[in-house]
Amino acid sequence: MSLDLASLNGPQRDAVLHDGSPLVVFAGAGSGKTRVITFRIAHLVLERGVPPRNVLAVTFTNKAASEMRARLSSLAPAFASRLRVGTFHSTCARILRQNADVIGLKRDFTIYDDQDQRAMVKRVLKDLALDPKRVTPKIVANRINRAKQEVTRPEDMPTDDPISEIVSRVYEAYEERMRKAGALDFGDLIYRLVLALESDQSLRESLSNRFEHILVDEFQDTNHAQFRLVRALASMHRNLVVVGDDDQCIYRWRGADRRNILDFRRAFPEAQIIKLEQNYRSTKRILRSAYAVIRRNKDREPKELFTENDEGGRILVVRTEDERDEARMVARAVQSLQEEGDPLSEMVVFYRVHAQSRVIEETLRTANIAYRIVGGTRFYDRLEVKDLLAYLRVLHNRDDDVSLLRIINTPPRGIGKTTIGRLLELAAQNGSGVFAALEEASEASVFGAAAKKKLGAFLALLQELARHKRELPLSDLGGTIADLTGYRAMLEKENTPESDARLQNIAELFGSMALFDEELTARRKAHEQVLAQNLERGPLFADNLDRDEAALLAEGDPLSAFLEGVTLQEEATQKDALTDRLTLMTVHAAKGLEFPTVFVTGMEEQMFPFKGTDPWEDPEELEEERRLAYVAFTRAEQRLVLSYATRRRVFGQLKNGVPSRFLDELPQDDIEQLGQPRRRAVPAYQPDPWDAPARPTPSSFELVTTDSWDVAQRAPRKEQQLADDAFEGDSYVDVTEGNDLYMGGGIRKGMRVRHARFGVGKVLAVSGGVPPRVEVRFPGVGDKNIVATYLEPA
DNA sequence: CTTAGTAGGATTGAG
DNA sequence: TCCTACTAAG
Repeated sequence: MSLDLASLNGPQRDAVLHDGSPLVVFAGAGSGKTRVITFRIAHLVLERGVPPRNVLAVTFTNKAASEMRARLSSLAPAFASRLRVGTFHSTCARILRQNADVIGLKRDFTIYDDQDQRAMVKRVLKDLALDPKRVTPKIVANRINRAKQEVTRPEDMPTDDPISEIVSRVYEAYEERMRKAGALDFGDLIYRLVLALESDQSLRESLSNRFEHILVDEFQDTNHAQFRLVRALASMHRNLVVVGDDDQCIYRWRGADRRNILDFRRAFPEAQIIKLEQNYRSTKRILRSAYAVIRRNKDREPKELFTENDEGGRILVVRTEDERDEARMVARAVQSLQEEGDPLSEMVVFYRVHAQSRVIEETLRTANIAYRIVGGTRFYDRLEVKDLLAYLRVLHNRDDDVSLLRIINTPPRGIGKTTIGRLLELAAQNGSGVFAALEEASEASVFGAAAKKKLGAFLALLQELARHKRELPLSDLGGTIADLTGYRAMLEKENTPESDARLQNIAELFGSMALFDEELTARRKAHEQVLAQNLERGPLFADNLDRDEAALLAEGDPLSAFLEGVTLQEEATQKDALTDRLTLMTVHAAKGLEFPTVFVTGMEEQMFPFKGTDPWEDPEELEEERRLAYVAFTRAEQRLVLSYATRRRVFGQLKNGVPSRFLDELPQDDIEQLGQPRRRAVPAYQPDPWDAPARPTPSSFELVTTDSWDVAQRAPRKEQQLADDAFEGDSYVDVTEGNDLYMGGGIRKGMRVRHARFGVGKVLAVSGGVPPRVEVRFPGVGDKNIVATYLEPA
């Protein structure tokens, strides 16, 4: 059982064999990144005798983790199951549970997803009697998440402006509520462990001592908290290998910080760097085109992919009339490739935003082309699935208030707003959870007889379910809950196509519970066998197994194991690999994938690079769009088709489209244009925006004066007119530094606001966007309304 | 307490 | 345009 290192190229082999210092591997698209990671791990355990349980490999997605596990079990079958391979979140959840008492957490904490978190924030806002109009739950939740990404505690939050001040108070109260509910949000999983590791030396030593080797995949997407986590876990052995590609960092908006990989040596000065630049995926033309786009980014680690693959065919750049025409073009192209014998599974259609998918879907349906969409609403986010899971979660952790409140009147059982409000008050008075308040309800004078009866019945229902939970196997529990609570009956009675789909979804949920139960039982059995064998083989072998696994299998009840998996795992077990289908997805969803034929639609200015209602230009954002385009192009193996539409409906309005600047950047020899190339009346963008001078002052913001989407060809829109009139030649307005209304909040219709030049006015309308675009009437400015994006509340 | 109606908002989305 | 999330009437 030895590894075939000869199948690796030089740098790949260097990375696999590297020893003695931290290592950064810059792994370009299609350069064999996963191969390097898995070979390295296999090498560590097979050749260097590192105990598998002392190797930690961290990924971002479950998919990446299971792929890695699969490859490891063929490379090192005997060890694979004991290797620690997992996502950041699952790895942290596991460590937090195992060390719950030391860290000061409940061992059976519940994990709240974003929706649960939002609900909790909402409740806190209510508790603190804050106007949810002024500071929306969304803003606060975002700020809390950002704080946790940066490892900032509530007491360390800034309070310099009114909004920050409110946020810091809500954050603090939120943390307290979460503690009481025995719940952690996703951010907590990383953040709490970082706090614990950094403050508790003995915990840090014992954990970092255990992880002799640590490997992190997609390191360019780590946020600050994740960086600190990895640093702490590697503090003892410093055998840290991080793999990634700064050119493929497309999650800046989610906290990803490319500096983590670019400046890795700042934290680990002794680190070595290896670059994997040979690409095994794409044709030369595709690589040249992708490079032509990415090379214009400043501030990237210099590197260029090369390949021994063929030159390949030219990249097609197709002009279409509008989004329907574009969709038809794609459908026709797909069909003709199909006629040439290409299966649909070898083609993919990318778009920048989900909204583009609808028209494409419609067209594919009329053309009778089978397709599947990747992404969109996730199984465990579905209403009915969340409802039933909430029952399970309450049974597992009665303090889980968010889940309890979700099901207290679902299906409707006559417990309405007022009753729930009183129940919450009672809980607040007692400083207890909602469940405890429920138990006391029969004694409380605030409730009328009817309310008491209904609450009592609900409590009795929960108690009955708790009994079933103890007695029934997991496989039967779901169905029982759906029946006893009347949930199934509710859906059956509804009897609409939607309710049918919901019934199907809950059936699927029960199926996955049964499957989970089965697998757990099988694993337990297998584990017991190993245990018995090892005992027979003598004391030397008694310890030869994974203690964590052992603990989980011995003590964990199936329900808690299931719930953990569910919250941390997006996809349910649903696969229909049987029909050959065309794949549709956003470019973001495409990272890590490859297809022989790739269509990238919507290659227009404003679409790709995307530009929302945001009035200002952030050069960082353009760079991220460039990386996104780079990711899209480098998915293609053989054929790349780029299309743009000269007109497109956006939010119901027809807009004229200008070909994306990315198209202009492609090497002319490598592309072939189809359709009339459009004569451009107005240069719609800076020819060289990356060289454009910086904005006048960093703290100034542009007013929404123009809709730069093809200004010349349309009569100015109303608001544009207004703004033009009001400002002639004065397109900037200064804003107090640090006045952070930007996350969208603050300004609402009817509010009084102050403008640096026009004084105090009243908000007449707020139309979307971040920051929001507002129309204001200033008494001092005559009859005109002013459209602006940045104002101080008066 | 449910249902219909409407205002408001609108990238990208792992765990 | 289309979807969600809250408010007023059944």
